Amino acid sequence: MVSSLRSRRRRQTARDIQAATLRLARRHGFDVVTTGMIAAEAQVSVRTFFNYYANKEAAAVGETPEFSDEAICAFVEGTGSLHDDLARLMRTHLIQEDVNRGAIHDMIALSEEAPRLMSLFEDHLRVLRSSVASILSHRLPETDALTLDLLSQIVIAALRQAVQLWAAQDEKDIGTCVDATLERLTALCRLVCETE
Amino acid sequence: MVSSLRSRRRRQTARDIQAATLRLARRHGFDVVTTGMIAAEAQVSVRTFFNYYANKEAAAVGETPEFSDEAICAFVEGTGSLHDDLARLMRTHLIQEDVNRGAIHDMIALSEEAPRLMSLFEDHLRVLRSSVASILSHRLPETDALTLDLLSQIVIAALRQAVQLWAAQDEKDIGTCVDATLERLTALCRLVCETE
DNA sequence: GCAAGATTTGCACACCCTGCAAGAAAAGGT
DNA sequence: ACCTTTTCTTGCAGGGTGTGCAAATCTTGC
Repeated sequence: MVSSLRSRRRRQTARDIQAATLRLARRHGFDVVTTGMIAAEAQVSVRTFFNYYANKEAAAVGETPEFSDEAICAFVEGTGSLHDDLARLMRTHLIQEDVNRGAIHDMIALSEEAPRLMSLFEDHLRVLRSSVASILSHRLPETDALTLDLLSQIVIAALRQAVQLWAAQDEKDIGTCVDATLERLTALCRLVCETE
Repeated sequence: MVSSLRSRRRRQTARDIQAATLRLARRHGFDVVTTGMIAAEAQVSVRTFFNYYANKEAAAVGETPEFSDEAICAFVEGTGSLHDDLARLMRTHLIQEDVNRGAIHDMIALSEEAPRLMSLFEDHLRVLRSSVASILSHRLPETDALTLDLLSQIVIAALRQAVQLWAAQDEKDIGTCVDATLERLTALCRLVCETE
């Protein structure tokens, strides 16, 4: 077996450190918190903290959840409309247990105070973007690379908006957020086409 | 007079430090370079370095060029198609002397080695995005905020692609890059509309 | 059990970044 | 030209950051 206990512990420690970071940041303010405080709160040594995250910003943002292999296959081999299959891809991604609504909510709230956090959140989205670009090139093999690059950015823009709405807890259901955002996106495309 | 000599010197020093940073990074690799090395190369003290930039990444990326007031007015009050007016906005922005093609080229090249640089470049684009969102809300007063948010992200995506193409020196003219990218964008919108 | 490999930890050390205060330089008024 | 105000530069002190290394501890596969 490929180290079940070990990998579970690793992920748990990563989550513990992230939770400790967000807890301290909520309590004292992000800038005041030091790696030493986080390590103490998470009950690990400072050195271990740095084995998990490169810095406290990364600890606040947490690990990057990637698309699952199943979700990718479902999209690439999907037969529905682009709109519907994208909606399904986003939904299945955001339902993953790795995507922690509370943590995202705290992180976005903190990023008002510490813009560096937003940068790291964007880094996560950039990782997802390269996934999306690769997936799209399989789904739309006829399309040239630069157009796919633009499309992948647009898809990630929609994902970002859906996540932000969802994390803000204005909408309880992630599916609703995804659908509403994609609806806005298609309306926008219609607008652009009409005004041309 | 509002300190002409002083502000010119300030901008010159900022540029000197950026140039020193990029020169050293090209020569030795970005990670190896320290703020002390940069300060020595730019012939200022380390403390002065930190008066200009928060860290070496920021020094490599340089200061954020914003849209000029004239360009903003021209767009808001523009009477042409959205496409054409956007193209003009991007062109006049990228023609500014603050936007240094060589520096952008070096910075993007270095960001292969140091992903943190790309984050800061994205930060610049995020600043521009909030400008774009505000400008668009004047141009399209009927549109709701979330749709404008999406649109501003799409506009910035196009700007990013145009800048990257231009900085890569595959295309000599920034206008050509902007036009080609916007053309791809409208084609994409048509594609989305048709497949719905 | 036991050997191989992974994880935690302390320690040392260089680097990062900031507050402070003194001194140099420029701006503006007289 | 002189003086005042404002801005910029610099050194220094000091705490926070992040990494290499090696020893100790724990898991895993056999």
